[in-house]
Amino acid sequence: MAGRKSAAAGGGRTGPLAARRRSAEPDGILPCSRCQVAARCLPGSVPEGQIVQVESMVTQQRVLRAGAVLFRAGEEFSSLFAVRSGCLKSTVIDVDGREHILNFHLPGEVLGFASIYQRRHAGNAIALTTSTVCYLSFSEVLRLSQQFPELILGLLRIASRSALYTGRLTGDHNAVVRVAAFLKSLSGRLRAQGRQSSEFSLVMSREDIANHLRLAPETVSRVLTQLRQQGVISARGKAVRLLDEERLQGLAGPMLPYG
Amino acid sequence: MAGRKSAAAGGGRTGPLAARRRSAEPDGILPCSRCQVAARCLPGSVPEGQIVQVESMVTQQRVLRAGAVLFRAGEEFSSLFAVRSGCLKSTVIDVDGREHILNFHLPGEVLGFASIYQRRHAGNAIALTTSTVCYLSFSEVLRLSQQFPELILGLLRIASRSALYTGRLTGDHNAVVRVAAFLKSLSGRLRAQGRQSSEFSLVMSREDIANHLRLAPETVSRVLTQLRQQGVISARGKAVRLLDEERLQGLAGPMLPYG
DNA sequence: CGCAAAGTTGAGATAGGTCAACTATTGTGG
DNA sequence: CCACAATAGTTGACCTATCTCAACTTTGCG
Repeated sequence: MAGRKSAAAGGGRTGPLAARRRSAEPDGILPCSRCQVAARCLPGSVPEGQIVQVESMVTQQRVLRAGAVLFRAGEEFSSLFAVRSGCLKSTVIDVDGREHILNFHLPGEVLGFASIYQRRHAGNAIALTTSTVCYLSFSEVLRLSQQFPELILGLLRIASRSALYTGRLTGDHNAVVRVAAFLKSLSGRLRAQGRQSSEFSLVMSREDIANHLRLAPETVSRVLTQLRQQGVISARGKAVRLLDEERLQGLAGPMLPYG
Repeated sequence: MAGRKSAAAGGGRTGPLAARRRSAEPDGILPCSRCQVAARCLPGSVPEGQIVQVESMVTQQRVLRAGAVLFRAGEEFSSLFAVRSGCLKSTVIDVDGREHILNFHLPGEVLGFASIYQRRHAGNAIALTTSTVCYLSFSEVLRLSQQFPELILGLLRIASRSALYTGRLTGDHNAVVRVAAFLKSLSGRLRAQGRQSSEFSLVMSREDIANHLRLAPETVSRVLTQLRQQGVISARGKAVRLLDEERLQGLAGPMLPYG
């Protein structure tokens, strides 16, 4: 269980970024209001008729290419981020300089909560594939929370869920259980977004998966091979298909929140 | 790393030591004036002059004896809890029925956040020693958040901190690092409350510590022994003294939030 | 096409778990 | 108040899941 270097975190290319626009903008300009952050990322947190107003928390939208850094440890925290497309990983940094991947973020999910406490980013967030994110101005989020009580609940629920997820995933489990639970979690989250959930692409590298699950990359490989041999999944490279979800469920233990 | 039963969560013994109660309050329920929750648990989150109003979120106050259950998994979630005195542990339940101790809660800390997501308790909370807790009506908390913007921030910060803590503590560390970090964390939190921080009592059992740190109780024992032999701490039973904080720091890695 | 990076597989090393015996606390009833 | 029972903690010996190191294969990219 002693550490391995696992630090490395994709280089910092800054992809071309979409226009930055202010909240109070004329009707014609849609880029940000089309984000539908409220509807997609905070379901049920905002009364129907007022979703549009809530979009004002979106200050900009940005496209990141694989490996691009959304934020770095130590930078000032001023926004949460909603993923519109693609996939990102968010990490916390361990003083040895090692980073631990707290979570992977799929479309419809919000990241950045771990940075609220210290008012600056506690880790890095990096795009794993070409991704689009909306910047949610945190001060605006707070201001809007005044108007829309349910927004507060929505935010707290997200924060609560991620705490719960982290607490459970890192639990007292062996490698097979962790990998199985991870696959289940991904599948469930894809389904929640209305996507194909039994066949998908593991955008993250084996090393990232290993880091997240606190395993050695070799162990992840071995477990995947084992699951494949048992006919539970089929996996060739990044492509994964869940063949026997029943059994995967059994291996993973109960469904976790988050997926 | 395979699991061990570790289920046991100190049953809800209601021992006969009820004798010494200050005023005749049935069920240990006390009047809730002067909890000073805002000042103690949410420092800086509420403007000076309005602290009193915020106290309205405290619906009751209750004394729990060691082993008493504050809430159980599955129960409806309607309050957060602020610890006034004593110490509690809060857990999440793993479908095998095993529970994982997410955290220990010292005076001045708030627990219950992990239950927000599912609107019912995801685990148990149990007093480790005689403790006093304030019930913070969650609906009232939400209502007050409308009035006091900074309260929202305070809540989100607490939620953020605990996510961060969990993410880091369960990290890629060996047994010595985990135990050292745990002791450091406790010490720091005691100091934050203005208490003796280099000499304190480990109210929780070795088994609880082990569960929290994802180690076997025997391993915790061995590590404590090792630290004692190296002169880093002195530990006899529950009494612990930090002899060489410098070195403990070195073993533990950097200071964690929460600690 | 060929190199670099990512992934797989094998063999051996080890941290920490398990089982078990023993000791120290704590609580209990006579 | 003491002896004893029950519980909690410590220590030792051994075992196993996972890590480490290393060779090899596949994939991706210029």
